[in-house]
Amino acid sequence: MAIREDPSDIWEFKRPGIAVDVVLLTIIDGELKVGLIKREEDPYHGKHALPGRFVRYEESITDTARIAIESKGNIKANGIYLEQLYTFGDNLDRDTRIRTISIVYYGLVKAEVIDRQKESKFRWEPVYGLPPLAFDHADIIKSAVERIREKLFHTGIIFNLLPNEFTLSELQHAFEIVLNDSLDKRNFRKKMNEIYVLKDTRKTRMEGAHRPAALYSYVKTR
Amino acid sequence: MAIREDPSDIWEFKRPGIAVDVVLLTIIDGELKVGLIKREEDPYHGKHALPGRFVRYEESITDTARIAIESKGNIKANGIYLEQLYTFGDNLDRDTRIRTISIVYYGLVKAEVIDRQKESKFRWEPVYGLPPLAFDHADIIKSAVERIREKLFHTGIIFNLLPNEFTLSELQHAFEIVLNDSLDKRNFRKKMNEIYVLKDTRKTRMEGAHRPAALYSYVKTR
DNA sequence: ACAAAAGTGTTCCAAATACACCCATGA
DNA sequence: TCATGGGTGTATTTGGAACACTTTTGT
Repeated sequence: MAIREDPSDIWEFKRPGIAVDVVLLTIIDGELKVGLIKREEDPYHGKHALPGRFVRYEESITDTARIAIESKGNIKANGIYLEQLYTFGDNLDRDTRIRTISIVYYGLVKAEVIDRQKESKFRWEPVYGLPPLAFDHADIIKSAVERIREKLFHTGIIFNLLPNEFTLSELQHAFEIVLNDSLDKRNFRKKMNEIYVLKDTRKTRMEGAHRPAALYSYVKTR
Repeated sequence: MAIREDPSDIWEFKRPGIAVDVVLLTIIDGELKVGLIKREEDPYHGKHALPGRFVRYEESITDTARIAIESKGNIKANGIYLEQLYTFGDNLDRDTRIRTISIVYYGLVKAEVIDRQKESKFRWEPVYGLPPLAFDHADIIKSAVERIREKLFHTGIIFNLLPNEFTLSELQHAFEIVLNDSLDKRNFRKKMNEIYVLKDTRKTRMEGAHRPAALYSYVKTR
């Protein structure tokens, strides 16, 4: 795109491979989980790794990310919030077989849409208790979580982890799970009303021997 | 790197080109400037563009960025602060000739090290008054500036635009130039002492008919 | 003596934090 | 009636913003 060598030159030298890898996050059973694939080949045989895919010539990179999610994670990729994290291309030996540049995205998935088949190579593993990972994928997952934390109070990103209707306690728990820290209930509710417009659905959820909770839906970030 | 197709497959399909483009910024004559190259070919003949380079197989991507800077900008690239901004790979028609993915870096250059030869294809143009740019490079420059602004008060990034010894007024002007806004002198100095450790060099700079200013050097960010 | 930038503290306001009790329900 | 989570307001602290005068030098 910019001024550089004449593009016809590009056919003349050997080019690195380019792939998209995705840090898929969701909340299952009150835990933050990341979608990983158990490797069945070397290097890192038996370790877990982020799902990924090589970028095809005719494919935009977000398309590549979505196709990777659908084919590896067996999830319908529309309705997944996707954002670019970082591009890794400095360690020439990451993939020992071919020099590969990796564009990493993170994606937030509502628990409702995940396919909970057991026994697949694709598994949801706890972020705060990761299994042994291939390559530097543990660091990548950590930086994805940090990035999300930074955006939590400035954007409506959290609602990508919640059903369309939720109680304020569920909302607070989602924040706490992502932050891995507890929050004060009253201050939290005050802040929610400051940063978001939430619609009271006039419905309630009754579960357990206690007062029913009001159900809200997300309208917009102020 | 991650689980994806067998890497041997990668030789089987046509791959996009991959390049690094660099938003080089410096302060010259009290103005924020970006290093651009005037295109002498289509598309965008006569427009300005970011310097860039295709990534070679054996080159890390920061190496690619540094080589692009040295060869296009005629600047010694060591001592330039470089950080990755974003990777653009969704618009399949950015470069009309070949599908190219562009990894964009931004770099901060001390004015002292730039080569001020006139008449070169490489020129320093004012960020707040850009000439007509090729592709979407105007947007890219804006987002680089935004990114730097976000980091200004949390990191020591600003010192990459200043000589090793500087007065507090120079420091404030650098902030103001990057922010494109003015700051209160007393609050500014208070904050500098909160976020940085600055060393008083015990030297002063006398220039003009007024009290000489103390010279400081940057030690670290608190 | 005056012009010009260097240097220095206090007051005010807004935002974040800490904190405790009543409510509605099922068992 | 008791156990459980739902729901609400005020006082305190902290950090950011506004603001004006004295100092040191050269001319």
